Amino acid sequence: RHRSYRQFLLMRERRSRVFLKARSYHLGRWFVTHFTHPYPSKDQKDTLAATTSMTRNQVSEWFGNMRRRIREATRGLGVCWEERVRLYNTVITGKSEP
Amino acid sequence: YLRNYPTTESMPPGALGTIPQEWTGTMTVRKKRKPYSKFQTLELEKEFLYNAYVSKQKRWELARNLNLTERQVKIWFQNRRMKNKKNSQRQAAQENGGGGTPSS
DNA sequence: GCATGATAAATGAC
DNA sequence: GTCATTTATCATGC
Repeated sequence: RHRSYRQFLLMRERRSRVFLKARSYHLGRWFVTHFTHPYPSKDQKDTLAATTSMTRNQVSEWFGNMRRRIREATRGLGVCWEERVRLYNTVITGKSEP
Repeated sequence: YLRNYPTTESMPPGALGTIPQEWTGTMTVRKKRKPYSKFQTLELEKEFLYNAYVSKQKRWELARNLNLTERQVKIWFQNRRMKNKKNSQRQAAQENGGGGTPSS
């Protein structure tokens, strides 16, 4: 019963778009304030997990996915994370840089 | 069990929250979906028929020939595999559940 | 005009 | 890399 209730809550969380958006934004803010090394330590992951109601593993997944997706999109372009983040959407949308 | 969680109030209005540039305060928009041309779709389908999984080399060639990005080719194959799977499942369900001719 | 299906694109998890 | 699911938009028929 605990498991199903937990599942229920997780599903409800997952269905809440507002929650997901705010959650990503919160993690993203951490990302951009640690451009020199956007790899949260174990403790930092726990802190982020606590403030977003995520598990540490989810936080790890999120950062892993984001770093990989940003890196792949801007492969051969940006030399640092700040530049890559800046270029990300222009690369995706195919628009030229402003 | 529900704990504190960040709210959208801390975000710029209308922000998606998941687009990297938004984190720096820059306003961005999600990429609009552009249907591919007949030629593009046909070429992709041709390659898909040959192999449902495209190699790096082929992906690069397709992207170049069809004026798409490698990312777009990758995503197209992903979506195409899902479509394929859904169709097969539907067909199988139809054969099993229907048990033969459904009408007349 | 608007329901509806098809399908790029995005996302979380593995 | 993938898959499963979701989101958003386009195209079509009514």
